[in-house]
Amino acid sequence: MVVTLDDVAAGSGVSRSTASRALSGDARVKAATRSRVQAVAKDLGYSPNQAARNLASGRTGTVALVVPETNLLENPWVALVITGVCRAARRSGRSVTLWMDALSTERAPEVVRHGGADGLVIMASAFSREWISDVNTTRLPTVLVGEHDELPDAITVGSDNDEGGRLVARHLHELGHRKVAVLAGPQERPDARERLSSFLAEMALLDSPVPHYLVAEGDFSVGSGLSGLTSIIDEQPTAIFAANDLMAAGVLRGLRLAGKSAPNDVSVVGFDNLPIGKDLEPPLTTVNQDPLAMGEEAIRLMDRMIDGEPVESAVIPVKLITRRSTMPINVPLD
Amino acid sequence: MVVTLDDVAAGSGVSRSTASRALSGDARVKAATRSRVQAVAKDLGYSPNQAARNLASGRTGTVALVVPETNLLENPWVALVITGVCRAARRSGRSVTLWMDALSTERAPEVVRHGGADGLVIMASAFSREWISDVNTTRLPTVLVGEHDELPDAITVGSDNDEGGRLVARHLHELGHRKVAVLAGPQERPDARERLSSFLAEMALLDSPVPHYLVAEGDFSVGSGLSGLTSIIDEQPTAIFAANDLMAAGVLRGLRLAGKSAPNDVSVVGFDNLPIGKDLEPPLTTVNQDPLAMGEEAIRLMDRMIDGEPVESAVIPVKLITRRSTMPINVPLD
DNA sequence: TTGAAAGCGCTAACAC
DNA sequence: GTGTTAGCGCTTTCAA
Repeated sequence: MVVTLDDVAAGSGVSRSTASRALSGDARVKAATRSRVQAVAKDLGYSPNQAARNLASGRTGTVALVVPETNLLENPWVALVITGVCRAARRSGRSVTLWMDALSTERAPEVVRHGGADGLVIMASAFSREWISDVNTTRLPTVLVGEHDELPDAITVGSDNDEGGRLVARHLHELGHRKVAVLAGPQERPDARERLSSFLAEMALLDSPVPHYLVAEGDFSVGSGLSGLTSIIDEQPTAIFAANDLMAAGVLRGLRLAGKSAPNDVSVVGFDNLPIGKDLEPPLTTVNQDPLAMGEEAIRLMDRMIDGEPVESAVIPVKLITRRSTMPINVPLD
Repeated sequence: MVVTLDDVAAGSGVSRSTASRALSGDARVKAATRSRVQAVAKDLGYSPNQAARNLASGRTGTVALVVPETNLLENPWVALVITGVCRAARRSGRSVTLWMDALSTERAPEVVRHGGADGLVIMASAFSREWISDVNTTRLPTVLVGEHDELPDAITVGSDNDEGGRLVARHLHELGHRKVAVLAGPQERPDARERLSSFLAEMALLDSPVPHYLVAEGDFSVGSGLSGLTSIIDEQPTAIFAANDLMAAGVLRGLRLAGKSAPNDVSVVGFDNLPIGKDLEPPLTTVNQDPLAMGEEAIRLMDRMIDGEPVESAVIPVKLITRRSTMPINVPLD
C-alpha cells in the first residue's frame, strides 16, 4: 500500500528488475548500484510485500509446524522442540506457522497443501490416521519429529530411544537391581515400543530378564503413572523404569500415597529429562533427550528438502542423567 | 502450480469471478451455482493459492504471535496463552505465525510490518524498548497480552492482578496469619507491581500492614524464589506470598533445604496456577489465571480491530485455588 | 550488468 | 446473479 519496489527503482534511477535484484542480493548487480538501491530503499522505509513476493516466486518462506494441542499443554518437551524449530527457521530466514490443530482433519491439510507453506514439520504424535493420506497427497517436503507407524518411509528426526532404554538397564543393573519393573509407554507408539524392547533386551543381555508380571503399560500421562504403579507395586520390585518423566512423576506420587518413597524403597527412572524432573522429590534420574536440537535438525533437513537435496532421517543422541531417585540396592539411605 | 480457479470456472461453466464468489461464500451467487462450483472444485482437487489471494485482497488471514523465547521455555503459562490464541484464530479462519524472537530487533518488525500478518498479538514481557517504536510505526492492529509500561495506551488482555493480590491477602488473614512476608515479582513489570501493591493495600485494610523488612523482590524464576527466601526467612513470617508459582516452587524448595516445611512451619501462596502447582509438595495454594481465555480474548479483540470496530482492553477474572500449602495458624498438622 | 515485458492466481470494482 | 476488466507488487525469463 505504501512504498513499493517501483518507488525504490525510480528513486535510485534503475529499473524495477535491477532494484529487485539489488535488494535480494543477486550477484549480477554492480556493487555501487546495489548499495545505492539499498540506501534508497532504507531511506524510503521500503519493505517488500510478502504476498507479492510469494506469488511471483512460488515460495512462501514459511514452514508449517503441526503440533497436537494436548501435547503443548501437558508436555514441556514439545515447547522445546518448537523453540528449536523457531530458532533454526529464523536463522534460515523462514517464518513458522503454528498449526495447533492436527486433530480435526478438515482445514489444516487444505490450507497447508497450497500456498500455506513450503514445508511441513510435524510432531509425529499429532498424526491421526486421516492426516496421513493428506500428507501423502500433499507434495510438500515433510519432516516428522519422532517416528510414526503409518509413515515408515518419512524423513524423521528422532531420539536414540534404543540407546536410551539400554542406558537405563545398565544403570539399574550396575546399582545392583535385579527385580526391575517397567511402566512402558503406549505401545502403539514406535518410540514407546523401542524404549521398552531395548530396555528388556539389555536386561536380558545382563542376565536379568524382566518377567511379564513386572511390565505394565501407561499412556505417558502422570495419571497413568499413578495407576500403572498399582499394578506392579505388589510384586515388590526394587526399581521401576517409567518410559517417560510424566509417568515417573505419577509413580513418585503413587509411592508417596502408598507410604513408600524413592529411592529408599524403590529406585525410579524416567525418560525425557523434562525441566520438572529436577524439582520432583526426589530429583529424577532420567534419560536426556535434546528436543531443542531436534527442532533445529528438523529445519536443517527441511531446508535441504526444499532445495531439492537428498536427505536422511536423523537420530539425536541421548544421555543418562543421574539424580537422587535411584540408588544402589542394599544400601539404605538415612 | 496445479488446479487454478480458472480451471474450476471452466469446469463449471461460469466466470472466474463467480467461481471465486461461490467458493468464498458470497451471498450473491445462486445456491445452485454455488454448489455446482463447489462440487467441481472438490472434484478437481482445487485449493486456493494463498499468496495470490493475499496479494489481491490485501489481507493475509494471519496474525503474528510474538513470544519471548525464554518464557516458552521456562513458563508453561505462555504455552496456554498460545493454545488459546491458536484455538480462537482457527475458529475465525486465521493462521498464526509464531515469532519466537522479539529480542533481536532486526527482522521481526520488518517482516511483520508489511505483508506478514494482519495483526500482532504480543506477550507483553517480550517487549524490549527497541520494539516499541517499531510497533508504533507499524500501523498494524496490536493486542498485548499483559500490560506494558512503555505502551500505556495499547489494547491489552490482562488478568485481574489487583483482585488476585487482594484474594491472597484475605485468605491468609482469614487463616489467622498476621506476620506475612511477600516475595514480589520484578517491579519493572506492571503485573508484578499490581500484585504487590494490591496485596499490601488489602493487608493494610485488614489491619495487618506488612513491614518493609518482610518484602523481597525476585524475578519470577524458581531460582529467585529460593534466594529471595533467604532474605526474609530469618524474620520468621508465618506465611509467604510469592508473586508467581515458579518463585513459590523455589520457596518450597528453599524451606526444605532449611529443614522447614510448608504448611506446618510456613504457609505458602503462589500466583498463576501453573499445572505443576498440583504436583508440588505440598500442592500449592495459588491464584488461578486463565491464560487460555486470555489467548482467545486476544484474538477476539484482534478480529474486531481488523474489521475496524472499536475495542477496549479486557481484564480476565481470577480466583483463589486453595490447596495444602496454606493452613490456619496455631493448628499444627501431623 | 541492466531493462522490458510477461505473468504468478486471485479479488473486487464496475457493468450488465 | 453473473461476467468483464483491471490490477495487487513482485520475480524472472529474455534481450540488449
